Amino acid sequence: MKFSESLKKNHQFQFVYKNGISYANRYLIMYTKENGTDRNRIGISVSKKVGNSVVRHRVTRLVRESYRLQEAVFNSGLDIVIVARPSAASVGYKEIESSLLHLGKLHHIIKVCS
RNA sequence: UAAGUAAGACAAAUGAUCGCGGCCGCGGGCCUGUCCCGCGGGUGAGGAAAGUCCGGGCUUCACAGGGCAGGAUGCCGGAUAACGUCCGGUGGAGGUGACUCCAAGGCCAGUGCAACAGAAAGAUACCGCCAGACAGAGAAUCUGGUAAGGGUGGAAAGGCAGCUUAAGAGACUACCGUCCGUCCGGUAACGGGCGGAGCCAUGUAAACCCCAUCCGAAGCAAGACCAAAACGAAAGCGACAGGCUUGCCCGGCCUGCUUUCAGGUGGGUCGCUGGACGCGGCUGGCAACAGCCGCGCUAGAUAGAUGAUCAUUCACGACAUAACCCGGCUUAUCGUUUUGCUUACAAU
Repeated sequence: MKFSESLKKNHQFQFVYKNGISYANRYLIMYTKENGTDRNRIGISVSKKVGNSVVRHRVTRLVRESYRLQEAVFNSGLDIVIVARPSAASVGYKEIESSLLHLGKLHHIIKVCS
């Protein structure tokens, strides 16, 4: 991804959980925290409650693809953690993408289009 | 044609755009690293990748030899690196059949358990039958004989028929079964023949146990290497910086800098995929499998790569995502399809 890297270590996730702010909707939960750089770092978490390995991989890919295609509209300099909820297992790409943009608006991190 | 049975094969397809992990090539960048960026090519999950139930390779540790404990397996022969797997047999069970299924050693080594029912469960007479006390006969009572019949039970002491008998009973006889001996066939499990014993005694070993065979432990987060840091050791360096030891000097100690060694955290590299490999053919073998020849190279990530959108077609897409690698087992699964065989029906 052009403007972003991924969160890798558990302590990075824990830092965002403790210090960030969160909003949730039906399918996803989003935590954000400014990281002091000019790039975004994104982490996706899908627990075993969501489903088996195949389902978890599919949800992860849908969230990553949604973010990749909508990357340009997000503000920079943020650590973002997206947690999938169990209801996300049964929906398609369109629902995940609209859900992601909805959470972005709640966080006020969507760039205002001129 | 229908139903069945056995052994396999496949696991939606095609195109376009965007995107991701390895690999190769080219170009560019600078901090010249086997780094970063771009472009192109090629490649990228399964039949079970799953459960982690067995077995082996590999790695580290341990190890003179033997025994005990513990665990696993359990008809016979073979295959194999090995197995609890596979193949071929034997015995038993099911099916008209093709075929399928089987924890299939030992309760005369010892110990334990067997509810309820039933008269009685290592023994037994409740009903019944018969004889006697018993008389002309019957009933009742008592004594004795009896396991043919009844009833209970998973199981009642070989089965069935006959002979005998007061009534009965392997007490006796034939056949079948069992056990023992012997002969023949078979590598063996076992099968068959002949002769003998009237058959002294339940079930359970997926109860403890006995017998035979096998088993060192932990696992790729194994392990090997490179190495910031922190904590250390040694040597050297100012004609001598600071502090302590004294009032001063020498000497000693601590701090400083450099080098070497040790150390092994953050991190990195390897292990990491060419292998008991796949496909085809020939040879040996009933087969599992083995040998030889030819061709092929087919993921290697490290928070973890296969997705999204659009279009077309159809049977409208199940179960399920490698994580060191193999051989099996078990379980899940929308469906499509091939071949052999069996039974029934029809036609010739």
